[in-house]
Amino acid sequence: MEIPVKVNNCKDCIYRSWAFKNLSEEDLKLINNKKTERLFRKGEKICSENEPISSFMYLQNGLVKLYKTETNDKEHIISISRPKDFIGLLSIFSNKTQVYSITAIEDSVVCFVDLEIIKNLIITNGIFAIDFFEKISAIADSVIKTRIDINTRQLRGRIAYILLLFSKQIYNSSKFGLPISRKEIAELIDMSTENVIRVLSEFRKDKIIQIEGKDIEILDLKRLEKIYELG
Amino acid sequence: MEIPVKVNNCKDCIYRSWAFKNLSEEDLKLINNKKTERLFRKGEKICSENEPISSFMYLQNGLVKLYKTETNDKEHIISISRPKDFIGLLSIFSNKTQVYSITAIEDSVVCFVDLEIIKNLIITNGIFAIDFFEKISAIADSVIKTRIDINTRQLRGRIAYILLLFSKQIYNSSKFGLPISRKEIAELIDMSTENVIRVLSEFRKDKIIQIEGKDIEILDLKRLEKIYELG
DNA sequence: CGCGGCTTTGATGTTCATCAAGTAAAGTGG
DNA sequence: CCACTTTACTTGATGAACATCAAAGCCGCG
Repeated sequence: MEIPVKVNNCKDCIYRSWAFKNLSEEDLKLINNKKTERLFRKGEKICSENEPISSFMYLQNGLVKLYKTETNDKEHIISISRPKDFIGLLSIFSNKTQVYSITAIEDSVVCFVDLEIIKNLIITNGIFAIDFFEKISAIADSVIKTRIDINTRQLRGRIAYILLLFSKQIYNSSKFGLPISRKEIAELIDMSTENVIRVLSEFRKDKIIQIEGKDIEILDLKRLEKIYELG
Repeated sequence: MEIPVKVNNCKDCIYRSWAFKNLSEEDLKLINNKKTERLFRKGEKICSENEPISSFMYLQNGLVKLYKTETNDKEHIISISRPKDFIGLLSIFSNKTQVYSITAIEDSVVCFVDLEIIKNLIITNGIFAIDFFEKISAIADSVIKTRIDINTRQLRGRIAYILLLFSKQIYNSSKFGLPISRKEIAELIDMSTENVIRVLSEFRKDKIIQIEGKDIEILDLKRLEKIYELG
């Protein structure tokens, strides 16, 4: 498996498109000195609930899940973050400790930037502050929207949602390998594992999708979209 | 009914505790010149989905609901905002238009501050930027937390949640008048109106609460909290 | 090879929305 | 102010949607 490239200078970082686009060379150097990049293998835990927050975490590459552990050692997945997402939602401003746990669901490279540097940049560089908030607001907004989207639908609509999510927003292809297990899908869209499987099988029988283990191909996009829309 | 007092100078605003605490006299004057306060009667609409965002809205007094209108003219309530809340979530940064509609569920005073002024303050006053983001992050974080709280519980737990919310977080009393209808409760916690009523009646029969129309008294807090915890 | 976790299907029961029908309360126009 | 209409509230009955339980096949891994 290909190991994502380690970038050594923020200035040349191909993932910089983000909120960091308007930073001066000087500011970038500041960040560069206080950042660490790290590769996390699929399944590796990136951070845990309740541990102190000291870094801003930026996902360069890969795919991670944000989740909470319930009392009865069940997990509840809040969202899946994609490259160029700031992973960790808004907790960095409103909390001293992590609210969610984060685990890589594909090999991922996370860039950790010292939180104080970011806060200082917000204070000293107003344009950055605005760029930055636009971006993290959009992420939080989309999490809220998604949660509502999921919870106002019934099972078939939820499965359609998740298939469309992976196909359109993450892999840009009608054919892709599911990065998460059926159980994790269940934890993400609030249903039982058995019913995830049942609905997937149903879609297969109806020739809407083709399944082979984790490999999925969407055969009838129109119908899938209709199921999603109707809920 | 008492009409909330109109404040004419931000400097003396008793609701200023918020993110505005660290503003200089000068900055406050800036805001003061570009703000409007308005009283909304119970039931009055404050803003609608899709209308352009031009103001930052701060709730001085009262209680408002944030909701989305579904295609089938059903409403889905996202959250209830209390005094000192910034009402409108994060859309001001990530959207050009309102994502949610907002309606007063009690007589409410909303302070509208020109959005450009706020953005300018963020750019020019770093400390304010941090204060401001801490606050709005906390609000968005809590909306996310609440949505999960609600959706991982079943009906009895959801009703317990909403009763505890009103009692502890809004009215600070075991006795209070529900500001919203049974139907609205249903729209807020994703269940049918009939079942809201059924569960409330059940709680009444079990002597956990006392109901008289919209007036509710919590008789057995311990038991209610247990129902909430168990889901 | 055998163990545990993931996947799958069927059977069963619970939770919940929906339908129906009636009462109470709150607006509304004459 | 009263008849009228509409909206909110309430209860019971029914069925649909869904979780849970049970059992068996599959796969990777030590």
